[in-house]
Amino acid sequence: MKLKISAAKEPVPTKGEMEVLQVLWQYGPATVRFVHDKLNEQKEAVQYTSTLKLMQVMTEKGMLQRDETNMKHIYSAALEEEKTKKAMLERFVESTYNGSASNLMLALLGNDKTSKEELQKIKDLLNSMDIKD
Amino acid sequence: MKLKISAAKEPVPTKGEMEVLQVLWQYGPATVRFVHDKLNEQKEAVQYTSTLKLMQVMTEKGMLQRDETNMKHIYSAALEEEKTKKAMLERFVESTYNGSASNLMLALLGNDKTSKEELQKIKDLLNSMDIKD
DNA sequence: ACTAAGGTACGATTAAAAACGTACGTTCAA
DNA sequence: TTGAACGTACGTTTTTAATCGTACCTTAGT
Repeated sequence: MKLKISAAKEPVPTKGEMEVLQVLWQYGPATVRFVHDKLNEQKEAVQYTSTLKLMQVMTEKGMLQRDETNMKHIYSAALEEEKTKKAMLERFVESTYNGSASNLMLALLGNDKTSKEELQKIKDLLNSMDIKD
Repeated sequence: MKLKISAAKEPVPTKGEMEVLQVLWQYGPATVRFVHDKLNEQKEAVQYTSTLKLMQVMTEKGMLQRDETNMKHIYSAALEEEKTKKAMLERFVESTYNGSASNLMLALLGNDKTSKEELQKIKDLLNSMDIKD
C-alpha cells in the first residue's frame, strides 16, 4: 500500500482560532497569557480559561504546537501564515464570488470601506508590476 | 424605488445560508425543492427537510421572504447581493489581512489558483480604470 | 514553611449551525 | 377513490464552536 503523497489537507481555522493564529504569527511563540491579553486588549474580555481551552484544542487539532519544558508552556503556530491565508482566500473567493478573483477585485475597488490609501497602494502595486504572463 | 427603513444591521449569513442565498440570487425566487436540487447537484446530498428547515429558519431571521399564496411556497432573498457580499468581504479583509485590501490583492495575484484568464481580467480592469485620485 | 499569584488540566455548559424523522396536507392520475 | 408523489410543519438530534468553573500544580516573597 502506497502512502499518500498529496499533502494532508490543512485544517481550516474557525474565526476564534484565526484570531489566536494571528497573534502567534505576528508576535511569534508565546504563552496563553500573552495571547489572551493581546486578544482582550481590544474586544470585550473572555475568561482566561476560555483562551486556554481554545489553544489546547487547537494543539490537539495540530494547528498549534507547544513547548512544555517550562511550566509556562510556549505555544507556536503550526500552520504557515501565507499558506493558510491563501487557502482561506481561495475558499472565500470560491464561495462568494464563484471563484472569480476579478469579481472580488471589483467589489474591493467599489467598497466604500476601502480607504483611499489602500486604493492608491493597489494602483501603485499594479503599475509597478509590469504585468505580463 | 427601494424603501429601506430599517437601520438594523444586516444579519451575517453562515456558510450554509450563503449557499442558499447564492442560488436565489442567481436564479431568482424559487421553491425549496429547486434550491435543494441545485445545491445537491454538486456536493454530497443532504435530506430535503434539512434544506427546508434551513430556509424556514432563514425566513425567521429575515434573510428570506416567502410567498405562501400557493401551496408551493416561493422563497426569495431578502438581502441584497452586492451589499451582503461587500459586508462579507469587509469582514474577511479585516480578519485575515488586517483590513489591508492591498495585502489581499497581493495574495490574489500570487495565488496559483487564480487563473491566467482571471489575472488578465484584473489587469484589463485596472488599465481601463483611468487611475487617478 | 506558608501562602498568594499565576499557571495548567479538564469536565461541563452554552450557543449556534446543520441535519433528520415523523406527522400531516394537497394534487392528480389510474 | 385511493394512493403515490410532492409539499409543509416542526420538534429532535447531532455536531461543533465557544465559554466557563473548579481542582490542582509551581514559584516567589515573607
